[in-house]
Amino acid sequence: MPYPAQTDYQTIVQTARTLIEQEGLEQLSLARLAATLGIKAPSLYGHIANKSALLKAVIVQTYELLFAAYSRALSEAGDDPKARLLALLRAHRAFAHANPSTYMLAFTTTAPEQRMNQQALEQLALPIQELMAALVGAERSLTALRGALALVHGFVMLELNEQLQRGGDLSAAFDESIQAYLSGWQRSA
Amino acid sequence: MPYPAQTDYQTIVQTARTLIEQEGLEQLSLARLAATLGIKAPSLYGHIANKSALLKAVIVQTYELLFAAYSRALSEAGDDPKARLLALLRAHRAFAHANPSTYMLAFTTTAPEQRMNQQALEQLALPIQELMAALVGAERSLTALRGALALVHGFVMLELNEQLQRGGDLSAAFDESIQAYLSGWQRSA
DNA sequence: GTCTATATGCCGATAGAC
DNA sequence: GTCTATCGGCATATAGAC
Repeated sequence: MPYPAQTDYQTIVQTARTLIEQEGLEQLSLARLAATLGIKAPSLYGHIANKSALLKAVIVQTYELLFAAYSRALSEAGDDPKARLLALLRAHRAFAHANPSTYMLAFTTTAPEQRMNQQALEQLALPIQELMAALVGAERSLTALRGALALVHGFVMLELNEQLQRGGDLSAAFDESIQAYLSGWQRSA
Repeated sequence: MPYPAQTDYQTIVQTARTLIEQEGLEQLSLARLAATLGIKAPSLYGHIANKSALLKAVIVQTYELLFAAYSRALSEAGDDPKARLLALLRAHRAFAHANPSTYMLAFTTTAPEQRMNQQALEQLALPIQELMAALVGAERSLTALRGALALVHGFVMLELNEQLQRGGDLSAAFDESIQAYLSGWQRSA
């Protein structure tokens, strides 16, 4: 048995994800990735088209993982729509904290070929929008959804870039901001 | 007169800013920048320490420009605190739209040596926090500020990455989300 | 499926002359 | 202040053998 390797696509994508989280996106090179897998860089091209396609695969996986985190949070939440929504947004923040580098990669892509399409975005946001509809009415659910996504995403991005550190409980600030936002929508019903 | 050049530090930083906005951050190389200035790449090192320091200078300038945009918006706004705050946050969004690449650079820096210090961040946010204090009380102004920054920054980031495009008026959605957030804070006074 | 060997290209940065 | 020359490094990618 000349070559013991058994590298498959899933392993490559998963290893790339791990490397990005461990060392940062800018440190990921195909040579580094190959070395981690125990193979040489050129061997990767038997599995992936190029680096850009690999990153796209990592991004797709990130969406799937986030969606799964949503589902898990919903299954553990109660029946109250507001409580369910809060659980969802907390899960979003927790996911970003647990996967900072790939989260930022997935949501701040510049290259067009790595960007997720509109359908994927809508599918991800669907659970949030449904709860929003229950809270503020279907007509305003799209706008309310956008603000909620902005609030959560912005909070997380500022946190990940250490631009919100000034003492105090950030988790509490997160909750309170969301509560204010939601009650503001419910007030103007 | 052997060498006609008159490249000074300010010109270099400004040109780098322009190039980043025109071609994207990842396209900026010292060779490219030098060519735009009409000189050779090594000549840049007579003015800047290295590329990282140059990017830091662009980031510092971005903060200054954003702060100036704040001041301009405030000087044109009326007396009502809520109206002044809305003008401020609109100015923030307009600035991000006008300077997308350098805005993202300034607020999503990974390298520690390029990150703005806490003081600069607080100075930038001070006008917003003061208005927040007038609206929701001083004790809650820090938390309210954080949520407002998150909402605005998140909205803008999603827009710049084309993750909010699903029809409808985004400017209206921005305004309505902010209004909801603010009235939510005022409600629970 | 993996290897070695190699090509090409760009990049940041330095040395030393004018 | 700018130049030419050059270094070392890294990264993507291909060719061809095992």
